[in-house]
Amino acid sequence: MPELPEVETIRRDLEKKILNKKIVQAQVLDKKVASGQELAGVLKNNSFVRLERRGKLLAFALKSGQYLLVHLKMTGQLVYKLKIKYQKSKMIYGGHQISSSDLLVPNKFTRVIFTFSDGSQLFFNDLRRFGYMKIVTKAEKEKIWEKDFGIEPLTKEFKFEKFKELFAKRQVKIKAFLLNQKIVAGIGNIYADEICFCARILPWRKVSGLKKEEIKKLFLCSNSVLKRALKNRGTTFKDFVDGVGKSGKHLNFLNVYGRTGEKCRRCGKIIKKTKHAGRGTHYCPGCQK
DNA sequence: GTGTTTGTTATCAA
DNA sequence: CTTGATAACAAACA
Repeated sequence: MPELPEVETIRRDLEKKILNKKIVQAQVLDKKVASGQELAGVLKNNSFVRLERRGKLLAFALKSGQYLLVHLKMTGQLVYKLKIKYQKSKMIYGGHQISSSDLLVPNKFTRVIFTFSDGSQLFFNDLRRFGYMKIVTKAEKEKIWEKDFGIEPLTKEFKFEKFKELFAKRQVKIKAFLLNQKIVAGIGNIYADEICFCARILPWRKVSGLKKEEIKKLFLCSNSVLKRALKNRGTTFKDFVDGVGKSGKHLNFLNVYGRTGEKCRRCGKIIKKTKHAGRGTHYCPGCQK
């Protein structure tokens, strides 16, 4: 599940690889995730000049002025590879992973392939086909940037004064609050649980009932949890890989997500799992209040 | 065959 | 109008 740290890891990786390279071909292998006609038409002989991100959404600025929007949703991957030599087709189509940290592409989940003039390629893989690629105008992209997303963590605009105001007259559970992209951009199920653990607050409490100090803790934890995960290049549960096909290193630093039945590292109680806001919700019954 | 996994949105209710 | 809750989507795995 790529969330802000994972998507930002990919953005930074690809920024070093694909900028200003001439795109010679855009192949769409699955109509559900993108329009072949649209992508081929706009991208051929074009190039990416800048890679932007808002929450979990990527926008690749094109030399021609438009943008390629990319959303990875749950199982999307963007993997860049230098020119591939095809030796044994069996190996390529056999499985996805060569080793625990490298990914073989193309594979059966490859939905779109971009080829650059130097022979290198960018693969868009998506097992569940929830993700998409789409061309939009600059105006459309700017409207999405402004209207579809709330404050952006890890930027100057992410200030406590601003964060605090969002809590006013809301009745939702903290979990739903943190998952709402229109409030705070980029938080998904893993980091929502981790942020609540960090703040020692139970995820199903209503935001209206929080004290100022608790809101402050949620604010500080949103920052620290996301920053630390980004530093570790994201969490790989099953599908996430960075821009060159390698796994993230943050999995073993998670405190509650995926640790049901294990001991809390802070107080020793057993981590529990329940459901809130329609999502699996992990927490420590000992030190979260 | 059933239940579970999640990012986002459509839909419905209040 | 807004807010909140829920189902639905897709595919794999236990």
